[in-house]
Amino acid sequence: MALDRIGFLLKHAYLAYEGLAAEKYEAIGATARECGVLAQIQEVVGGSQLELAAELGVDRTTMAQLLETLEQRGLVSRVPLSTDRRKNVVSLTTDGHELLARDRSVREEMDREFLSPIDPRDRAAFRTALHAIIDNRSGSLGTR
Amino acid sequence: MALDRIGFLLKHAYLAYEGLAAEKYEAIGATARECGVLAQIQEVVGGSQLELAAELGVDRTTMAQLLETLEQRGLVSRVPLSTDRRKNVVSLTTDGHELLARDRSVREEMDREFLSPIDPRDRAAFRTALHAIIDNRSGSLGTR
DNA sequence: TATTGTTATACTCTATAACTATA
DNA sequence: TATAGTTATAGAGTATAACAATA
Repeated sequence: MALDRIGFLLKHAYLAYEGLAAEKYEAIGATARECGVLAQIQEVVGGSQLELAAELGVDRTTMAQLLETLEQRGLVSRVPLSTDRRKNVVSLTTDGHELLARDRSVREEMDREFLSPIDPRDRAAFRTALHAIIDNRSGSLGTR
Repeated sequence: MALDRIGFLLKHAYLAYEGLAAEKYEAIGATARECGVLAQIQEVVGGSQLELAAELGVDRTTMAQLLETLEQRGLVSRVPLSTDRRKNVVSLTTDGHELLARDRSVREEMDREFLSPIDPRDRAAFRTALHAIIDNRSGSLGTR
């Protein structure tokens, strides 16, 4: 059966995630992806755009676009680094931190609902498997 | 950690799959996705384009485009159904069947390599989990 | 009128290339 | 010269809308 193919399953599982996330995140005025970016900014305080891009596995031009909209909405700030003014120090604003707090509860609800069809005993292994696949082929991350 | 988010994991696992598939499938002159379409055509002999689209979870216009290139390459045939000439009966040509045979070995190798970082005891559960997620939110399939 | 398929178009996501400024 | 960031552009992939043929 074509539908049993791993690629098909992964793609549609991801589409299922996106669909649910679009619903759940509508209430907080940001996408799950944007919240992921904010979370990474919080994680790596004082990181440059290029560092962020590498960590999130996107191109630096994509990063610039993402940050542009986040900055316009007052969620992040970009300040040139004094010791190397080519670099921007990216950090969360107060609003950014607040959004991230709301994100946490949305995400908890999302995860609960999204993972609910998986046997509880298999949920941890499911995450582990995804991690293993990504690590095994880390070329897919850090596009450059 | 932002990278622990389910959406991020699913997305990058899928990107990892796509990257590996692009390499492995290069040799047979078709993409993994195209082979999936061929497999579904073989599965549902005599299906219309609309039926195929629903099964594969794509739009009928996307289906038309996919079939267009497959037909041009002599892998599938589209013949109006005699009893309802609005519908096309889609089926595999000899070349289509041959490609599908080559696909099988490529896919076996792919799956082995792609799933290798997962604990062997967890591999079946991994597939099951993906199925469960998709079934649970079947709105993500059959776009319409 | 409704359905199937096609075509034209547009949107999203993402990357490549060219540019600016800094180093 | 090399690096960080920006901007313009282009390519996938996919969908919506309008259309033709058929029912």
